[in-house]
This record gives sequence, structure tokens and C-alpha cells, in this order.
Amino acid sequence: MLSNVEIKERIESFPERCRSTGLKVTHQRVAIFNYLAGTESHPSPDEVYETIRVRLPSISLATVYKVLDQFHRQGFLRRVSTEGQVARYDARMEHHHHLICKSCGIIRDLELDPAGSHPAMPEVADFRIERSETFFHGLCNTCEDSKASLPA
Amino acid sequence: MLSNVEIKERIESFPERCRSTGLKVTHQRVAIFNYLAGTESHPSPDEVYETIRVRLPSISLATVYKVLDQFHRQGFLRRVSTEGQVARYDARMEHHHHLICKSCGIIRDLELDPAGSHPAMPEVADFRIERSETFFHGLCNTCEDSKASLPA
DNA sequence: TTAGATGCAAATCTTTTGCAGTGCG
DNA sequence: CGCACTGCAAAAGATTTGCATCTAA
Repeated sequence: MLSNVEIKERIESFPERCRSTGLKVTHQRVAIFNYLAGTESHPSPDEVYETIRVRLPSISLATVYKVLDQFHRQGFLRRVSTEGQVARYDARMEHHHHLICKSCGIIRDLELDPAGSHPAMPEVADFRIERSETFFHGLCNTCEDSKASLPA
Repeated sequence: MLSNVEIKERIESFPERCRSTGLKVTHQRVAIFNYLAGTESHPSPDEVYETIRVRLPSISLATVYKVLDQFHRQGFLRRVSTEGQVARYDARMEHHHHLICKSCGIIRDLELDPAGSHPAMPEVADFRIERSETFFHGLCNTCEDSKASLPA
């Protein structure tokens, strides 16, 4: 789904994007951004922390929270809304949808043809719609298979 | 949007629904369900608690959490996913969408013509889609108006 | 009568904040 | 060098849990 070229582009343009928004390019920010740019796993702040910590052992969870929040406000990341109580981040900013497995909770990206046009934006009185996001809930194959082999 | 007849039906069938799923019909459960069946405001556990407390002063917040979770697992309520960290509940189980104001956070129900058919369920490899939910983000009229009168 | 439900208090989990010290530009 | 950033520790906010008591059936 994610091409190496796309990932490389995002990572290379990061310092410039920081400068143009007045953010300093710190080791912590680079590490966090690069990790998110290269993954499709929609990690939570804690997962980001545990991953980054391997290479940057002095990083703190508070910094991870602050950086993720800044990136989100700058439009570098999107926050994926879920029913659960932990935030999940996604560095793919292009319009796309999400598949959520009700059993294991994994979140997968979903591309739908005529790019970006699904669903159409409806006209609603008394509300100015700016964007939409659609979640498809169901069962991923892994969970469906393990269910089949573990009869109730 | 919500007709009195619909509300009345939901409230009247509640004891029977409880019995058929093995739940006891307690004052607390009745009060919580009736409140949610009659509102369109998608309240959080704390809002449910503060509202119910007026008539049932001895109820505890922990009970509200437990009851909401049971109702959700029984399919009496849906939990509305939001970016924030508090849960929001909705007793309307029919397929519909939500408008979320990025300024005040209000969640409005949205009905889209050919009932229930928007968006169409796509076919995806390795995933069995069971339902979809779409969130439309933007500005409600109230917030748009107050923005206009408070220039940056 | 009794299994299940409630209320309370304490625990847990997630996120935010204040502040002193650090490092990018 | 200066201001923004980080790390730590403590606080705040949301939710869950354990357990003694109560109550619907």
C-alpha cells in the first residue's frame, strides 16, 4: 500500500515542513515522524513511545504526547477516531477510509476508487461540512479464521 | 427528528428486552435507558450521571459506566467514536450518520436519503465488512456565526 | 431465597501540566 | 545567546475493579 518512494518523500520533506511552520527539527521529532511515516499500523502514543525508546532511550512519554499533538495541529498527522480510549495516529493525509476489526481492533487503510469522492458530501442545512471519514467495521481474516477453529 | 411514538415504543419495549437478555429491570437501568432514548445529544457517561442523579440521587458513576457498557454489549446503544477521550452514547440503532462540529464538539444525527444505503459497502479482500459509519466534520451554524462576529 | 446489581472507594490507564534544565538555530 | 523544546514528576481526567450490601425475580 505504501510505496518506498512515498515514504522517502515524506521523510525528506519533513525538516522543510518544520521550518516553514516554525517548529525546531529535534531528534525526537524526526524519530517520531519517520516512524509514523513508515508504518501503516496507526499506533497509539504509547506504541510510538515504546518504539522510539529503543533508539532514543531518554525520550519521555510526555514529549511523545506533546509532539503528536503539535504534528496533529500542524496537519502532519491525522488522529483516527475510534471507540476505544486511546488515540491513534496516521501519517497518511490523503483522503482514505479505515477498516476496523471488532475482534482484534486492528485498523487498516482502505482506498476506494474514484479517489476521494466516496462518499459524496451531502448538503445539510445549518452545518458547513468540510470533510468526511468513514469507518467500516467487521472482522479481519485472521480473526475470522481463528473464530472458525475455536467453535463456541 | 425523533418522534414521540418512536421514543414511547423504545421505552415500552425496554423491560421485555432486558428480560429476554437476562438483565434485571432495575430503577437505575430504566432511568438511564429512558434518558438516552429521549435525547439526541449523545451524552457522555458523566452527563448521563448528572442527569439521572437529579431523580435518583443515590446512583453512582460506576453504575452508570457498568450499565452503559452492558447496554452497548447487548446492542441497546451505540457508542459514537470521537477524537476526544470521553465516550458518547446514542440510543438510535438505525443506520445513520453524524455531523461533528470541530469548534463546539456537538454531535448531530444525519439522515441520508435512500435510507441506510450510504455509502455502499465495498468488497474488500481479507476483511468481512459488517457495517459502516460516516462522520462529517465541519462547523455548525452557531459556531460559524460566532466566528463571523469575532474576527481574528 | 439468591444470583445478579448497586454503591463506594481504591486502583488503573490515558493524557496534561509546571517547571528546571537543554539544545537548535 | 535566546527561545523553544525536552524530561521528569505530579496532577488531572476517564474508566475499571473489588467487595460488602441490597434487591428484583
